[in-house]
Order: sequence, then structure tokens, then C-alpha cells
Amino acid sequence: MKLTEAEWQIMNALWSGSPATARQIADRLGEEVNWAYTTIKTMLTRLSDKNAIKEAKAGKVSVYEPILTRQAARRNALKGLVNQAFDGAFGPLMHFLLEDQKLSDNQKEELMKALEQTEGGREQKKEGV
Amino acid sequence: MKLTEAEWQIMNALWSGSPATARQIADRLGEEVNWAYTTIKTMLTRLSDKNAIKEAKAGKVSVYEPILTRQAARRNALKGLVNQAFDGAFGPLMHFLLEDQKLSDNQKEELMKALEQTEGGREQKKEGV
DNA sequence: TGACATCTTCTACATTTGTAGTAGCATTGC
DNA sequence: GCAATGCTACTACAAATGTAGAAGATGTCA
Repeated sequence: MKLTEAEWQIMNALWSGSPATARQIADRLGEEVNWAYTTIKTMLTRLSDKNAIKEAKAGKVSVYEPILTRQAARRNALKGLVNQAFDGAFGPLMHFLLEDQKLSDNQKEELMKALEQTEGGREQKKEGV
Repeated sequence: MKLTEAEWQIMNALWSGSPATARQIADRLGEEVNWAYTTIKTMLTRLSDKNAIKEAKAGKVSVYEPILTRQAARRNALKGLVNQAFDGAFGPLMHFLLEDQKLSDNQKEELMKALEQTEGGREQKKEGV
């Protein structure tokens, strides 16, 4: 399941609170983009067609709700990026993040901490992606 | 500078050795995709139009060479992903990587090591992206 | 009860992306 | 000198994407 840029916007709005009506989504997005209401409806229909969300009638009005989880979407997107731009392996990505992104000291600290934690919990590894 | 999927393939081939002729690129790509030679030429032209690469004549034949560096392209792509999918911040991405991606122990080790290294070199921080 | 505001469903259309064909010019091997 | 080969420049075209208008159904408030 690959999302386009515009679809990400809609999904982000939806993940931030669902179920939601098209109107609510429009309101949430209002600050970032300036789409016609019908544009949003179009996107919602398309997302529904690809089963990323589901549409239900609450009375007369449609309410929408994600099917695709944020986590899964992130996973897919990341995977896509890694394949496309980082030789298909996480190693190079990590490397790049560390080398290029010049994490702040704080971020490094956090990262270290996080690492140590997962380090502890390594035995229950779920199979991936 | 945003690259499309097909463009990434070409760029990857080109980064793996340049300058290169269209034919060489075709050969390198041959294993991954099965594009007509003219398809590759089209992509090269488009990339040239967006100034991602430059074209020069070596005798009769065109040779191509990246202008956009791999590093810069990665940076852009990552930035795009982060904006789109990770609330525009690297924190959530890191978090996700650690939480979701279940790095192998080896990867963790490496990451730790890498982290320690950059930790040492923290004083010269370049401003970013 | 009619005018306005809203929704929904369809349709539309430009741009971008993926993919490639055609035609003309040059190169080369006979 | 000419046929095969390979390259370049142009053109083409379907699918995906971004963006939205039109028209019909309905709710609502004076």
C-alpha cells in the first residue's frame, strides 16, 4: 500500500482523530493546505478504493476511519525509501542518519538510551515488516 | 530536487560510476529492470532537464555525470519522508526505527559504536540539511 | 414553502510519470 | 558504396496524481 503525497495529508489528518467527517478533515487540513472541499472528498474516495480507509454513513453523512494504520504506512514508506535510496538495507540508512544528520547531543543521548532499552528486550523479536 | 522512482534507478546506476554512457547505464540496470534503451535515454534527458545530471559529448556520444550528489539526494528524500510521514521531526523517525524495525543485535552493536564515535566528534557541528 | 447551505456522486482536466517507438545521422564491416 | 548497427532527437501515449466544478438530494431557518 503506497500513499501519494496528498493521500498522506489526508491520512495524517485522519489518524489524528477518527472517525471523522470530510468536513472535519477539511478543517484540520485547512491550516496546511487549501483544498476545495470536493478535492478532499475525491481523495477520500480514492483512499477508500484502495482500502486504506473505510467509509460509513452516520445518518446522511459519511464518516471515515483508517484501515491502514499509521505504523504500517510508516513501515511501507520507510521500506520504500530504503530500497530506493539506501541500497535496500537499514545499515546505510542508519549510517546516513548518524553521519549526515548531525544529531543534536540530546538526540544522541536519547538514541543511546533507547538503544540500551531495546538491547535489553532483544529476545522477543517479532518477524518483520 | 525530488526524484521519481525511475529516476532513482538511473541515478543509482550513475552514482555507481560516472561519467557513463547511456549504454553503460543500460547495462548496469539490465539486471534490475528491463527498460528499452530509449526509455533510459528519456530518463537521462529528464534528469538533465532538472539539472540532476549533466550531459557532455565525448566525440559523438553523450556521457552523463551526476550533478546532484547521492548524499544530497538522500538528504532530500529523507527530509521528504520525515515531513510526510514522521511529523517533520527526526525524533519520531528514530523512535520508529528502534521500536518497529527490530534491529538485529549486530545492527544495534554497530549503531552503538557509530554513536559513540560521533559522540566524540560532536564539537564541530555543521548546520544542517 | 421557498431560498440558502451542505452533502454526495460524477465527471473533467492538466501535469507528471513510466515506457517506448520512429526517423535521421554516423560508423563500420564488407 | 551500401547494408547493418548504434546513437541521438523527437514524439507519443496510457496511467497516476492533483485539483476541482456541476448537478442533484436534503436539511434548515425565516
